[in-house]
Amino acid sequence: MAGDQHDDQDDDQDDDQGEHRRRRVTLTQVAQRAGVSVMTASYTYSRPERVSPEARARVHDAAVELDYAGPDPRARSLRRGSTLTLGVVMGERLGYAFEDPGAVAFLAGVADVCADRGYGMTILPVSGDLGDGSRVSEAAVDGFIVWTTTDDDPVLMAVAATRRPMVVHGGPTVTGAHLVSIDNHAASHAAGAVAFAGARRPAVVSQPLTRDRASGIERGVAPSRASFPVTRDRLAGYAGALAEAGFAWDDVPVAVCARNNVEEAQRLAAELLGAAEPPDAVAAMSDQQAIGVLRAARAAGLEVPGDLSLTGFDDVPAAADLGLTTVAQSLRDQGEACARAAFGEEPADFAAAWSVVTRASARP
Amino acid sequence: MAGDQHDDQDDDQDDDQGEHRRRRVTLTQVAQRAGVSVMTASYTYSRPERVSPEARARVHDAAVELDYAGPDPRARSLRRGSTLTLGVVMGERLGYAFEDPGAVAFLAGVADVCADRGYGMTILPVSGDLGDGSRVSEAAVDGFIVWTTTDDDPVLMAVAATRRPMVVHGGPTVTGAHLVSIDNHAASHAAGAVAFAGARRPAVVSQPLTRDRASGIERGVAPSRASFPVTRDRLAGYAGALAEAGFAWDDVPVAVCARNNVEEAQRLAAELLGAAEPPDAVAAMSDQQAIGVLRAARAAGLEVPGDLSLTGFDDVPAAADLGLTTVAQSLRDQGEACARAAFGEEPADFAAAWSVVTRASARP
DNA sequence: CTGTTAGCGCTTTCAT
DNA sequence: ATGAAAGCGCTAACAG
Repeated sequence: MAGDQHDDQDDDQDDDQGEHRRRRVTLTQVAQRAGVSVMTASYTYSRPERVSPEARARVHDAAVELDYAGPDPRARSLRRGSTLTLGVVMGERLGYAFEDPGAVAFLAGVADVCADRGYGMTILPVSGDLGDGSRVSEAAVDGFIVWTTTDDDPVLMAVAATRRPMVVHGGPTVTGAHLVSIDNHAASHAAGAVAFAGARRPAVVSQPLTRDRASGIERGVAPSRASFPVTRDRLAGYAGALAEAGFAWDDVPVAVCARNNVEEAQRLAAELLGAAEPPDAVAAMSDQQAIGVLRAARAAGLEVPGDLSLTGFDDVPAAADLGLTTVAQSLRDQGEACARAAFGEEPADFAAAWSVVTRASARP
Repeated sequence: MAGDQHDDQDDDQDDDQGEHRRRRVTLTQVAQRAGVSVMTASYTYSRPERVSPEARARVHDAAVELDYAGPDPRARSLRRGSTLTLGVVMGERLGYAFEDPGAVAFLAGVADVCADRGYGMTILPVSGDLGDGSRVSEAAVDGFIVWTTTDDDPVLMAVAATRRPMVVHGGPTVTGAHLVSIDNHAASHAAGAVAFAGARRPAVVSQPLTRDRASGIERGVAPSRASFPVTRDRLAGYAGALAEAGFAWDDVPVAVCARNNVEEAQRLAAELLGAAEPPDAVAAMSDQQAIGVLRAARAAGLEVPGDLSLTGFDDVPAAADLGLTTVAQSLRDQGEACARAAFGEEPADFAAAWSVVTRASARP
């Protein structure tokens, strides 16, 4: 059995001592060098127990001698039909996404479920330009999780077109995709009821309305103008609470922020509070924004809640430190649920998974 | 030209109206249906301009009719030899990683560079058990970035064995891999000099020493015991500063935390401060830990810096809010640098890219 | 336990 | 502008 080298039928492998021309070493070459079949070499990596110790050793030796880098994951995933990776589409400059503690908590939830199953998690860049679609469909992932976006986001179509499992967080609803979200309308209605109790001049600090992320202070912002379903629902919730408190929505100033961060909310809140008739109650769509309002209030020498009643949204860790009355929801649990759903489990219903946490920032 | 159905040579495609047996639609089928060659169909997706408008339209129509999901990214990446994805190995339960603002800033830097180049970023799960290695080598990524780990982490070997571009952040140094890190020894020496100025009973709050993440308070922790190079260097830096200030390192209590978070540092700091001879100066290895110490001090009714001089590390945003004297470094820039290095650029030298930011938490 | 065969789905030649 | 052939590197499915 030793020395069966009848003839060199495959002459295209003439790089015997060609150390200068480094090409990718393949399993075939390793097998050849080890004097075993390709399958034995393959099994040595994928199911070592199916290979005799001797053969295994020879394959390993050959691999070391040839400096073989191990089975190519691309070829493997093509053959096996799975990439062991889940994709998360963050429809925002990623730098911003990572500055949002809510988004980070969500990612942590996704990541943990992925890790438990030996899956990786690919964060997919979506810059807003054309080409996002193709970048998404070219992503080698087994399923997609889409972070809150607008009704008209073309990326949704691109993801849906891949026919792979798809889970949307927050919204919009996409046929064929799971949705994981609390009932934002109900939650913000409840928060608004707290924020605006006893108010004389209410105001709202809002997340962006549309994908262009226009910002500014305006009155009478019809909720339907928002193409982010989450924003739309929250605006509608606040509007409902205000109506119940006897206010005309069209008179209420809404500060629309381009990004969900402290700085911009602070800037717009300062503008709001510097106006002729400054608000005495503000409902903010996130804790980040509420923190910005808090800073603006402090800078303006206003007492919270004495001069200004304030609520946030999400209940991030900082909210407790700052005594922020807010809507508690677990973005982390929702991240986990999204990942599970992407893996084929039926997701739990998060509609009612929220509560108003009363602390010190809203007037009792 | 209509109706060229000579003969059914390929009988394995007998699912003409088989709506019940859904299989993956391939480009070949689309081409067949469109009445063009596979290549025309392929070009329609990859280089549309090379295909006549008519052919393009026919292919698109066929794709819609067949509900074709687009070219399979796995096959594509096998053929093209690139996955358009970078892998980031976080050697910690991912949930923890995302709770660390420093790690998050780092990821944001990586993510932004990836996004600029149309690359995705895959977070690779490393749970600490065996099988991490294979999970890493199975990852379909074009290069790896490894977040601070220990000298003996087997994942390093696994990554190096892939022969793909590899960049390590923090440490350890791996031959063939780039290293992006500040000079932790120098930085912590400088921070220690500030923290321990005029101290009578100094102490250190440390990140974990080894991969087992044992925690507890101990004296005379030899820096060489730490297999995390970053921890080792920082311990050595503090030890150096203490020696200069006339202290015997072996007398100095070191609170070693299992994780880099506020809670554990707070717990150990409370223990430290509750001892018979509580420290009056603490150097912490991260701002998260310093915040924990700050809380413990407050709970113990101690003034900072009056009763307790304190320094942190990293200069996260919260550090400024809390008036923490700390070592400033841009983890975000370092993340960007790691990504660039993974893409083949020669990385900038970050050795001196730090500075001590003097605020109110350390005695002047 | 080992080997042979036959592709996974696509795209790079190089013709036509 | 289009097409035919030849694999990318690997592994299921079966023989031996």
